[in-house]
Amino acid sequence: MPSIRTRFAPSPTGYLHIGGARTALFNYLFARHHGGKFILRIEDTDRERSTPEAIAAIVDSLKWLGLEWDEGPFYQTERYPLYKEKVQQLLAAGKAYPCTCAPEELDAKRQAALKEKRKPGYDGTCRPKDGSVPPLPQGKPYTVRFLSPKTGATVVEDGVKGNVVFENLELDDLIVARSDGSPTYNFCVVVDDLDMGITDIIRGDDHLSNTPRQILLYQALGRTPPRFAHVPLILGIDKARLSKRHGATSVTAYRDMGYFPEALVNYLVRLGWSHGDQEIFSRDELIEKFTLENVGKSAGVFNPEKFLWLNSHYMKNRPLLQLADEILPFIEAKGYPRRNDREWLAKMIRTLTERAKTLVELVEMARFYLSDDIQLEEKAAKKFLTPEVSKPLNELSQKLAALDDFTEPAIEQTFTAILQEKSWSLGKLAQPVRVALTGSTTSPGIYEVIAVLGKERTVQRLRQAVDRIPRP
RNA sequence: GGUCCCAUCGUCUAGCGGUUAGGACACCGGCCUCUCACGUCGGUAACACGGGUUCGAUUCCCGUUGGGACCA
Repeated sequence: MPSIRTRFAPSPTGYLHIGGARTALFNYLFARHHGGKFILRIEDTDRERSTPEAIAAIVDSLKWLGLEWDEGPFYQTERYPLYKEKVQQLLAAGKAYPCTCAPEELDAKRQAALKEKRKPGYDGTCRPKDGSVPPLPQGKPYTVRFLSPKTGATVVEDGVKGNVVFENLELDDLIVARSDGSPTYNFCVVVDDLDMGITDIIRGDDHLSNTPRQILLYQALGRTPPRFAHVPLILGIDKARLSKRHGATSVTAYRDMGYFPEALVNYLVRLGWSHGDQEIFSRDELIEKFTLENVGKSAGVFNPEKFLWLNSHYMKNRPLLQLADEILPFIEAKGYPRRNDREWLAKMIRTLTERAKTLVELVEMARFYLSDDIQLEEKAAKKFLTPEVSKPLNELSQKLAALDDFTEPAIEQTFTAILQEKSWSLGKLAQPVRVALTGSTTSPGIYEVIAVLGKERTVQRLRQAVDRIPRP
């Protein structure tokens, strides 16, 4: 058995959609699972809509997700000679024929058919009879049509959907090359997949109805079709195909929102595939466990909450120094002063990873660490910065200022001493301190906040807070 | 409109003839607690409908309904 070859073949007309990302992922995992090759092919024959920016975005997204391809990227626009050759081959073999019907004629016929509620398919005006090979029209524009069989049925033996039967009568003679000689989508796909030795085509089930035509083309070219597997689409909350109006759909958008590639991969793979009750998968586990048999048949709704949960899981388990590096662009985006101290950033991040679910959120929560321009929330200040706490806060700031060993245990001891003296519960002092240091009533544990802020900044903020407490 | 696909908690799903229908997210409550989280314990919640097949259907078959895709 030849080794497995799969491919991902996006059209570069926009950013990589998460549906496309999942298709790429399935192809990647399938190839890796079988020790085969994963190939990237850019289907850029639509020159009007294909852009270099889109190609770059797709390539970047795949790399960011860690879906490294083994061959390519190949570009269809560089392969026109091959398509032309194959069109000639079909023509010569009488498997395709020239069609001189004018587009306006065809359109009129289509309209008429629709009006009479008949099928709008090609009526076969130029279709040769009895297996003859008609000559090419001279000096007249023509398209090349595939001579599709009118009897029998074509069955797609699909790895996900099972056997799907199409009556050949339903399939009309599709155009293989336009009048300017350019090949059409369904034809290029077949020629390329053949030429690249693709053994397994895994793609969205929006391509299922194209598949019988493609199988017929494989046969006309004298070749055995590859195996097919059509995976269900990803839907939005309203069960319609996921699109921009459902919110962010591009891989880059999620990257910029502070999601991790591992989380996106994990989320996407579980949308349509499962392995018992397991929710969290490492890359190696996915490669080991991924099979088409466990891909579901029904479309799934993209659920942002679950994705967020997965992201928070990866946040909690991520090496702190790695996070310290990854967070830099997000800090910059917020306009905070640049921090180059990785160790300090790591300490700061440690206090936030179990609270923030994305990198963006983490930076938002880190505001009081990253900037000294802290605004005290009005309500919080009013409630907690009262004359009653003025003296204890002062005492705390003095004791902390005198502390040599500025660590969490030492800071805790400092608190305890003051609390015992006044017979206060921790909350009574912690909340005012929290407001003084962070401006808000919610934050990481107060000792960690102090330890991360450091002596100087802590003492300064405590003093500022005491100063704004109204005199009784 | 034609062809094709699909159907288990709100959502992702397990289930591959006999289960108290399991897990996860979300939601609700308890515990933990310096706040917020995390964690932990518990709870609400599903086999679309109708026919068959079978001793027995969530599971197999056929319809209906609903959703989706493709073609125009």
